[in-house]
Amino acid sequence: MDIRELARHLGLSIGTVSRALNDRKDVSPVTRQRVVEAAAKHGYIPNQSGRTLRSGRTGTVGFMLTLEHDSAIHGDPFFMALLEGLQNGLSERDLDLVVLLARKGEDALTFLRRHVSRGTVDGWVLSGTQYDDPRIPFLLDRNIPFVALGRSAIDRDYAWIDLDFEGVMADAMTLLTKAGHRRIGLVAPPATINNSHIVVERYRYALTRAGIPFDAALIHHGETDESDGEATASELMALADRPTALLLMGETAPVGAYRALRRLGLEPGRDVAVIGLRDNPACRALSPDLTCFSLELGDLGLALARGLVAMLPGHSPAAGPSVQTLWSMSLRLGQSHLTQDRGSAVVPSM
Amino acid sequence: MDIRELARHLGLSIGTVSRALNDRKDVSPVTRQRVVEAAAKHGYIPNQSGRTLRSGRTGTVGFMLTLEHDSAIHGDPFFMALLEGLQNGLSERDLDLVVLLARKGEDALTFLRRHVSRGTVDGWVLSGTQYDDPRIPFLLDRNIPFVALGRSAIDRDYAWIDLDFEGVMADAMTLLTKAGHRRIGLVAPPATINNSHIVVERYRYALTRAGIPFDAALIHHGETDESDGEATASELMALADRPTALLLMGETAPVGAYRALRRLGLEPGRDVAVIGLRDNPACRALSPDLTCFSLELGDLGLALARGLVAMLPGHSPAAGPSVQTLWSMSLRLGQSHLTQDRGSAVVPSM
DNA sequence: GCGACGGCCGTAAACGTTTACGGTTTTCGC
DNA sequence: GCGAAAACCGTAAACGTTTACGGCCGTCGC
Repeated sequence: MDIRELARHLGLSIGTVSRALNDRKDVSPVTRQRVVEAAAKHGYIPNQSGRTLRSGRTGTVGFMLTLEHDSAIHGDPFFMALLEGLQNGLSERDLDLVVLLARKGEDALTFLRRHVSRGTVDGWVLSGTQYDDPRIPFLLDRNIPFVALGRSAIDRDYAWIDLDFEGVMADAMTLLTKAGHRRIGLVAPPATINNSHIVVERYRYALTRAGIPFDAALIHHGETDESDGEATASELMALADRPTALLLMGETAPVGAYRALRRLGLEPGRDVAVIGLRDNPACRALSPDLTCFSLELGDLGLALARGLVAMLPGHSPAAGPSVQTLWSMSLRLGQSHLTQDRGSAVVPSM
Repeated sequence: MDIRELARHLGLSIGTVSRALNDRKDVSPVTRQRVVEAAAKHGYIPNQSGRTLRSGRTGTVGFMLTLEHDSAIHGDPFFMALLEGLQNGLSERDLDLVVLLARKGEDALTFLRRHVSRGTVDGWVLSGTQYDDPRIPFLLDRNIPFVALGRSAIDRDYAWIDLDFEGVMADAMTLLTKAGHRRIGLVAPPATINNSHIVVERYRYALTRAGIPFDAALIHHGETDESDGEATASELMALADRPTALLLMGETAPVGAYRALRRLGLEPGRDVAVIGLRDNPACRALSPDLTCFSLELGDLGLALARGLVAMLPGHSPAAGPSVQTLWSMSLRLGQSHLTQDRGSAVVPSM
């Protein structure tokens, strides 16, 4: 079903049909009505290639899925909720989300370059943001609309929404220090992940404020999956002056940590305090309940979509300042942050 | 960077440049070489819309993500591995994977219809296959290449790969019956999911073979998330003649089941045998280790991709029979399938 | 009643590619 | 050396849209 064929059926020119379907001026209401009805009746849907070729717009937004460098979002089982929120936000403006993966061994930048010059999408949602992420200047220089899920250390103006790990760390650290902990182990992803950087920085800051000396041996960077969480926890617990609390940034790291502790005859939430920085279903299975921080990924997706849509040409009134938001996460108290022998201040005033 | 511009740089016609880049005959090796080098040097990458508009091929394959009807795959944290495998398989033929989501409230069929007439992709990977899935006849009638992840009850010839729940159920049931269990609770998704259908059917078959009477009260259809797993397990345990073993099909259902059992003062793997039909990270967090069935999702993705690629025009030697594969899963023994008082045959010969 | 203007519509030129079709040159057998 | 065939390349017509432009009416102010 062509636009030509549809026009023929209507006794109109294809130009008029196109204008009618695209809600332009220069077409009478009655004609528009006729066209829309005929299109629906014949099941006409414009071919995207023709459309894109002429107008330069694809009507889609790309979500770049990087598999290698896991971030706080990727591999997350709640991931679907994020995508759903994104699609919902984009649907408001008749856009579609397409999730794209890099090819095997393909660099993130060449992946982006490829899709940009192919003209796959109108804008991008970046995730897995690195500490110094080359994708950001790349897109900025070509002024291609994008919003980053996660900040980078790049000192230029761009749109981002990031999880508020500053706030999370502040909460977590007061929770622990007020409970009397002075040796707090920290497990975080590689420092190339920007949030890992931030978490460590806030960790040190909180220690300073609490008057607790910093010990580099208590920090471990690495993969944050289950087995690594287990290994790391064992390692930290093997220290001469071992930590009384563990702060874990990975997805399934707490699962491994529980396992490691129990192997050493230590019970989480009694002998050692454990706090996860990010909620996730795997952790829901833990007993005692893991104290961690959670967020509404659906809403986050919606916010990302709206932030991006505002940058797309023809969609916004004017180019206001880019959205730059710290997305706050809420503390969900379980029992794992408790310890038996530290007495009174187990539930601090926050 | 145009193909026109590139041709001008080379002193060739655009036709020749196009042929050179598309590896056609009718172009001398030396010219081809020159063109390829010049393209690389200038960073020329063909515009996809122009290409698609003319040739009708997009070079992409769509993965349809249905959020509403959760299947055994969706919401799976290992999901990424599947996508990665798919992309890897497609990369072998220079294709790209695009993951598409239905819009809010959009029917699966209208979603498909929309993308098909827009010409978004060359072929489809369907998942979340329903017992009677309208997408399959839709695509068959328009002979659009696709491969379904999961069978449907539709009696036509098409390509599919499905998890071998027949095999899984056979293994699980012999494991339990040989250990002496005669009342086995079953938790499965709604019967509209094809695999749920199959599981129930095999459940009855296994009972018959073992000479155990069937009791409909032991089967529960519903959502298979954590809270539902918990509710269902409680319900089953409240039966007058309560089950001594639980078979759970959902993702996080075992997590809820553990919780429910413990609330009743029953310990999984001691008082009640628990088996999960499908591995998943949330279950890895369980203690005692959950006995369940696992698979390599990356390989599955690869197989799907290859099956689909063979159907794409110009890619295969000839249209052989469609791939129809039962993907076997391997039993991973934990301790949860054991029970204390049933004595000897805890590890059956299999 | 006349000019100007605005509402509506048709015309045709793009957008960037692929590919059927010829045309030129080279190769090759004799 | 000659004809035919093969190898190579240029030409131009698509593919399905959007959109600038211009033309035709009818309306309105005077």
